[in-house]
Amino acid sequence: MPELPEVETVRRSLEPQVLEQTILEADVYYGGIIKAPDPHTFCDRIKGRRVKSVLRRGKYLIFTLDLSTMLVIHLRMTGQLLVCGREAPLKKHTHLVFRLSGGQELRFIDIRKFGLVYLVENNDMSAVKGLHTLGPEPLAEDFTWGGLAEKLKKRRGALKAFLLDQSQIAGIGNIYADEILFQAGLHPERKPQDLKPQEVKNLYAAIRFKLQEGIDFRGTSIRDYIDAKGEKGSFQNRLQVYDRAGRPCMRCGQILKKKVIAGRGSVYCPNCQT
DNA sequence: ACAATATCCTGCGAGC
DNA sequence: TGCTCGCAGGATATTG
Repeated sequence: MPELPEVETVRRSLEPQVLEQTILEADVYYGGIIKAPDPHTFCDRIKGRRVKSVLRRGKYLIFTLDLSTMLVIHLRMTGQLLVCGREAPLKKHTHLVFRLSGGQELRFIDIRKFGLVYLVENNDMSAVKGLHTLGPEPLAEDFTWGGLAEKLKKRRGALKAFLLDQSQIAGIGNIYADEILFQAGLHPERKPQDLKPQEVKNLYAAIRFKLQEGIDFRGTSIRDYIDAKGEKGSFQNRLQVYDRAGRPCMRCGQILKKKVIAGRGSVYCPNCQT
């Protein structure tokens, strides 16, 4: 499940391989993942564009191209971006292939077809659903403890749902939400409004620490996730609660519980998280 | 106004 | 062995 650390790892492994390369041709095998414009127009307009940078915003990857165009890709659940040689056999579920001037190919693979691809003109990001309503980047300097406290004060419902809401904070998904809550010692069903200042501080620190740790270990390869070189991350070896329901808590030994919260499987320690 | 649920999709493991 | 079933979850659409 690519979340902020996985998407950032893809970005870092991708950028040096595609920078200043020209997209010679795009081959579409499954047009359904291209959201705008229609696949035919998409291929027509991306042809000849040169990659100027690869950026990340939340879980979105943004390829800035020349002539004020941008390629925006969201990996959703099972999306993969791979740079490989032209001779490499096409993996199953390859939906889109960009032939690059350097002789390599950039391929988009997505088992479940949830991924999203947009070609944007005039740098008009408002054409991409969800991108312009994203909350702050949690690892950027403008994401502050005070700002988080303000948002929490206005929020009802479960704390876990707040963490998963991309318009509140960009980039957190189910795995890191559970890990952050464990790190902060907070129960996923706590009411955001009720958090004491010290608990907000702990949550803020846990968000920054766990996402940075995820990047440092190159992401969580628990099912399908690999980076643009096909390499797995190792954060799955450091998970403390996610995918560990029924096993003992690493801190206190009590059995970890699993419950559906905010529509997502949520694992937590009933003793350490209050 | 907000929260819970259904939806898209495929692979995998459990159970029979 | 081979079938069905439930589950995994990002984000939007729909229902409550």
